[in-house]
Amino acid sequence: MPELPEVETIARRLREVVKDKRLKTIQVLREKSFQGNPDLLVGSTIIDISRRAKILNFTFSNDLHLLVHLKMTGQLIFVDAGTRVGGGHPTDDWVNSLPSKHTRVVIDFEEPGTLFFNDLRVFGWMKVVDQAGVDQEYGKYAPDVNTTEFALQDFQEKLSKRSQPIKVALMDTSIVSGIGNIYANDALHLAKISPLRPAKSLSSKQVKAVYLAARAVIEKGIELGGATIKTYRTVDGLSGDYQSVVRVYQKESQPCLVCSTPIIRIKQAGRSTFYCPHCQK
DNA sequence: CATGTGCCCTGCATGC
DNA sequence: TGCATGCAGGGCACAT
Repeated sequence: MPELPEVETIARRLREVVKDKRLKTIQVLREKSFQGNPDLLVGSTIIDISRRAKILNFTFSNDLHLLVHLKMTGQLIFVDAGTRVGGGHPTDDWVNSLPSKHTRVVIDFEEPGTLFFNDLRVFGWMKVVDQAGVDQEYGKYAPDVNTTEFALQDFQEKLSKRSQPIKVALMDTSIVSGIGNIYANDALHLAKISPLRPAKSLSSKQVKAVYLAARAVIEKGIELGGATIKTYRTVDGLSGDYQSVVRVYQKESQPCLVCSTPIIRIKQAGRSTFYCPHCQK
């Protein structure tokens, strides 16, 4: 579910509440959700929380790392005396008592508080790795869209070799990381480029427009604490506000914000694509 | 190497 | 009500 802005938001929120806490117990309720030996973290203290692509990285005082990928339906919720902080896929588990039937891993700290990893579809994972493991995991991904390492020239070069639709290329983590379905759709609308265009068919000016638009929508997402799509309630400490400014994602038949033409929905690479047939060429 | 498809899982909304 | 289908913010293995 979460894309870069959502994961970044979770990293920032959790940093405030679990940094310097010492792990007391860790329960793995679903084997598939956890790789490695969880007991290696017991007694160790979280000294930092960071993010790369859509992966969260809890750094422990014993130089081990707990990496977390939330995939489509993962959530991380820290609970302490009634207050909840975190985020991820919005479900009733945001407000229901935890653990729930979707809770896969429970982490208790010596200090007050518990961190729940919930994941309805069980696509997500946690894994314990050393620094080499972190490097290996990060090495699978092209630069993050919101960094200087994501260079326009490299982007252009990669796109020039791709005949696949630009929308699909934008979501390819070997080209750029952090852009999922919400922001890929919105970036192309902002750039006024049709998602159907073969990547290699874009002019250099159009590539630049897509590049800048991708960075812009991701930045906006981070600024607003990510998107909480399809939720009927706002939960402090868990939801975000990008959905209030979303351009086309899940807006089939609704008027384009620019020209009022109804937004069209198609399917590309098995995922829904939304775009304005008038504005995006 | 680039591209397309299926698949990992569970739950919800929709339609018959 | 039951049942089938399609869809869900990700990414991998695999075939071609």
